[in-house]
Amino acid sequence: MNNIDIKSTNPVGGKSKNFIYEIIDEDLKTNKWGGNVHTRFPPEPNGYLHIGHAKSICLNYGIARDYNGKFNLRFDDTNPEKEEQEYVDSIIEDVKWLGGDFEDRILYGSDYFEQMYLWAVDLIKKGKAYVCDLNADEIRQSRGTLTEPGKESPYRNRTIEENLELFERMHKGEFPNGSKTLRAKIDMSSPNINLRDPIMYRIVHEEHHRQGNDWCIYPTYDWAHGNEDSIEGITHSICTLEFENHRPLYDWFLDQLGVHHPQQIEFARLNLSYTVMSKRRLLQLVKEGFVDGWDDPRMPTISGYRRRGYTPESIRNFAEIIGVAKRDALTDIALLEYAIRDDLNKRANRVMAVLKPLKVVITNYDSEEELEAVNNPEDPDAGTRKIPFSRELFIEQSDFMENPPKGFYRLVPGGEVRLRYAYIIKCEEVIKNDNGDVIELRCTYDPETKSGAGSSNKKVKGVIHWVSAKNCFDAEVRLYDRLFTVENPGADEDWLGKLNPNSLEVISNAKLEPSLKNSKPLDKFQFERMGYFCVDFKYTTNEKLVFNRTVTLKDSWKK
RNA sequence: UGCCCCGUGGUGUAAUUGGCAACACGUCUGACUCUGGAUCAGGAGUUCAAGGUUCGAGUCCUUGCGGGGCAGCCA
Repeated sequence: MNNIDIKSTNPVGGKSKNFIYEIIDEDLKTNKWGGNVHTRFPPEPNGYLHIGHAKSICLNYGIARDYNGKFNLRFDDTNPEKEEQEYVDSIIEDVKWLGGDFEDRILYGSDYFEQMYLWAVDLIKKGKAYVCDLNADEIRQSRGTLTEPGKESPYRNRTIEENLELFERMHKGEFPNGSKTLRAKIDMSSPNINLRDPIMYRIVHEEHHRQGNDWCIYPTYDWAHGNEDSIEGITHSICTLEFENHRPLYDWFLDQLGVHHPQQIEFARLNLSYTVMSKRRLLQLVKEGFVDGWDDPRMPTISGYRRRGYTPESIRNFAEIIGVAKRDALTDIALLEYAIRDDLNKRANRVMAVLKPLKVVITNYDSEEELEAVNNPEDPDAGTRKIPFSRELFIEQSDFMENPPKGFYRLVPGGEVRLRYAYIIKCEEVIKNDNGDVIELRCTYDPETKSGAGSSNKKVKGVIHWVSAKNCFDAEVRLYDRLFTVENPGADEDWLGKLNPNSLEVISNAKLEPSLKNSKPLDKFQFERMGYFCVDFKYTTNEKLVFNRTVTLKDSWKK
């Protein structure tokens, strides 16, 4: 795939590396893995990927890229009750879109079920695993607590032959769900609870999205995950902090088996302010209809950001900016917004669109003309375009104030502003309806102030955007605000109560300049002075364009 | 109150491994500007605490305090 960013983002040889790069540098120096670097991204297909996964993908793929290693996409599909093909498909699409290059290696943990079964038999033969008849409740009770050791299962000392036979019968489907498990025989009094004879296999008579009905016993994550990494020859198994306590268990399994033993390294998962980041909660938002699907532009999912107008570059850059460490953090959403503004500023063409229109009549203008506008001041190659100007215009309601506070330098009664790329106009008369609402402005223009003409020295502080009433067209524009009203909703037991009721505002009759007419889904623009917008691919039709506001422009005007 | 991990500006990370605490975002000020954008210049703001080792500690040691994780046949 592309490697355009290698130079700019490659920290190898640079001065600032995260602690994982330090470890890999050291491994390379000691030739621990024969010079190889092989990472992977191992999602469970039980939901859509979110921005936290993006951090992990960028980390893992970035390492493979920077060290000329390999990067696998592997589905950790060991639980048929929660996994679906839809999720597999979305994950592949999202990883590709982000730029994680797994080449042809789309792998599945479930493809290793046979090997894992053989290894389990191996452990039984070594006297390191046994079939246990305790039910879930009994196992929980005999596990002990954080401060008390557990009790050994009465089935712990079955003979190897008996265990082999029982495990084989589990495999054949002779026992009902939950009636038996295969457990590792480690230490019921270990201070690390993960080592208290953890379960390796459970009986689940359920169709697997990939393996069909071939299996009715499924490996637990603890048993499967390290094995999958080992089978694929992964050198550095990078995962999040909560698996730190499990590392001794993975080490134990791999050492008992005597197979390739990757090094696990844990880092802190991403938390973003004003949103939630657990698949369980995101699933609930989707299932209970609080949002419009996994790709709702308010969702912190990769598909949500894509639909909202984020670029893969901006998300990759965000991952660089936030770095990688081991301490829990709550990242300010402003860092993400900076990343997308920074990217779109350079690449999005400028256009004019009036979201909440206020009619303006230029009483001393009676003609029509086309004015030249710059498409992108940051990019000379973007060229220019013509925009129609006429007697009747729309401007933004918020660009006129009858009783302005000090510091307001847009249009006021008797005041002047420049119409972007056009003329300076003066507000002569304010027309109101019976309710006292301003419904129209009567203005005059100064023909000497035509943009680019240079025939007037008149200076005004304010410049506002506008569209020609007879040439513009209507479109729907969706404005998004943060999904939650509190900084860290995930920490709140009543997190659903913290949903922002105003996170979506739909404007059905925004007025857009005619050049926008032929926009295609996912096209990105800056609506001058309003923000960056992207054509929605879900609700846009041949008859109606729908725009999503990706992010506002920075606004330094206070109050 | 068992085990494990982590404490650096408001936020996220750095600190050549013991040598003047820096970068980005945010924030504030100014310049420029036909986007109150961008750009440019500048400012404010940081090592959880106490001991110890050392000429010298964000870094090493001890203790304390604070935060997080673990008692699914989830991952």
